[in-house]
Amino acid sequence: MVRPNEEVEALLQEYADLIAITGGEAFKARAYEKAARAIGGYPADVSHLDVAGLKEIPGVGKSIAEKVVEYFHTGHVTVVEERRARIPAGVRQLITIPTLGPRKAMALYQDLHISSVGELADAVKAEKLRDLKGFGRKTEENILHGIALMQQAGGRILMSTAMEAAEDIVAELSRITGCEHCAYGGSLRRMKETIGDIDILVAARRSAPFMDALTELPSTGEVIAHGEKKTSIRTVKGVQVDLRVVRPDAWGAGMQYFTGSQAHNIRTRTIAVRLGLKLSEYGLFETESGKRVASRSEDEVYARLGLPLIPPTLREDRGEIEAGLRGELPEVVTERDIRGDLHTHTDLTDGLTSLEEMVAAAAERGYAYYAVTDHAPNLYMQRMTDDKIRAQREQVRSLDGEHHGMRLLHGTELNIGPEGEVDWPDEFLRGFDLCVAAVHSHFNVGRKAMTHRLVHACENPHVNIIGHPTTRLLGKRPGIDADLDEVFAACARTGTALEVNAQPDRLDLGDEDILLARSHGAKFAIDTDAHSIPQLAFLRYGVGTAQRGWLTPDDVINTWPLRRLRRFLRKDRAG
DNA sequence: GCCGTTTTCGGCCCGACTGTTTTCAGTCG
Repeated sequence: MVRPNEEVEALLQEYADLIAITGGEAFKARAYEKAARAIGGYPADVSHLDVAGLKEIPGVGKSIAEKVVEYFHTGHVTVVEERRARIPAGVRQLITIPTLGPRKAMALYQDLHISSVGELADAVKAEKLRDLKGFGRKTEENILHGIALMQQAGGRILMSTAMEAAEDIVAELSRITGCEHCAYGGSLRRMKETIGDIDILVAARRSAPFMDALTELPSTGEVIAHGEKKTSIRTVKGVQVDLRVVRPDAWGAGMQYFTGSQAHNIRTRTIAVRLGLKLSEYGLFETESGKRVASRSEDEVYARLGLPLIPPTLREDRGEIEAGLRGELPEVVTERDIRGDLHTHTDLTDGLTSLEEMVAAAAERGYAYYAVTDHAPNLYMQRMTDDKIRAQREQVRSLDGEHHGMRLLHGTELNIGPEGEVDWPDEFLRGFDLCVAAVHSHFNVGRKAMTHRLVHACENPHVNIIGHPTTRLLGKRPGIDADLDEVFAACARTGTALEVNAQPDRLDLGDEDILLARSHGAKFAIDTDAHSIPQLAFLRYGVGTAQRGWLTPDDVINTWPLRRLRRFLRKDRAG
């Protein structure tokens, strides 16, 4: 993530909301929304760009480019200030309430002078909305319900949480007679780090049995909508699940549509329009005759649009359409490409499982190699000593090759101290096959010191992988403040890989940081940081995140044969 | 406001559901 880009994204999104609330200029609002997304996801820092540079970003034209420049020059944008003066901030807050959009928010403000969520709740209770056109008893209920939801949950859940729920529901629905296909789509299929709601698609001739089944699952807490084509529920845990049922011959078009992203679909539909076609969840049709030309599989739909099958994890309108049209779509890394895990723990430090058991479980996964990297002494609570790690090394050597010929690497997870120093001196580090190094404390040393700290760690000839590089915890702790361009460049220069940590609450680096790091020529390691056997399976979340960062097997050191990996791990050290 | 192999104007993805209407607007994804 690039902070200035996020600021601009928020600003443009706010302006789009304000335009939508004041009404009339729907396409203008949409243009600002699109530009906000484009800048938020742009890998380079936009605060360094001039108008010409900004206009290179798709969706950003002269007018928006000038506003961005004005923002970085003066700290504000005049037209945004003007809109803010007309619409109190609380009115914009209203549209975050589910079922309440810009039109209703404006009606509430104009007719009843409501400008905060609290005032709205009071007005509903005082029955003041009754006389408003377009508002009825049910609308009142929905508003109060929406406010309650907003206050308790506040939004998105981890990918892993959604995955477990989705796989359960898919298994249930797949058992129903007449089910030809059933799968999850949406942001979960795209493997976004957090998920707003779960989208499930079924292919069947009759929809009712599936719609009914969803509303009757034990995990279903509340039914939001129950129709012939679509049913929405909220689970007892508060996760919204949308189910759509399509005819079996529309399965591909349905999956294409419900996988998204919205931005990606806008692009595919626009391409369809240019070809004289119309794309919907029911298929690809000739506009003139209405004749269906593709729908059965995603392959077929994309092919008819002149595109290869685009992996779901790339469907974000971040260049995948253009790459596809040019035939230059990357062969993204898959779980099958991973030959070994390079960051794992045992019960010698804070893992839950013994070395023997972890190694046996890793071998079961079919790995060619596997690294054990317990914590080093400076993470004091783990009580590591020189003797303990030497004893572990002996144990690792004795198990090497004992399971299906899987090779073992003995490593450690070092702590990167406030100055970038690590736990052991060079001569001791020389005894390890590889070293992961990570920040575990002193998160607030300041941007400059944090940057220097990470660069210094990269320059250590024994540090091979920077573990969970931003140390973020999703929903709990933001990433560290450092000049990531400088850090990633240092990784590329020194032959230090960046980790894609697969722990579901980390996913660190995240997709956007991966894109940035890749542009610097850095290499990556997709690791689970497993502290138990089940956590070895977190790998898929790391692989999904790596795919979202457009990584190919060549970018990822733990897809390489052991010989090539060992050469990389030597960095530029003599011998 | 953005964009361009229908190119400087006139388009802009498209459909489902709900609630309030009595044929449709608003919201959502």
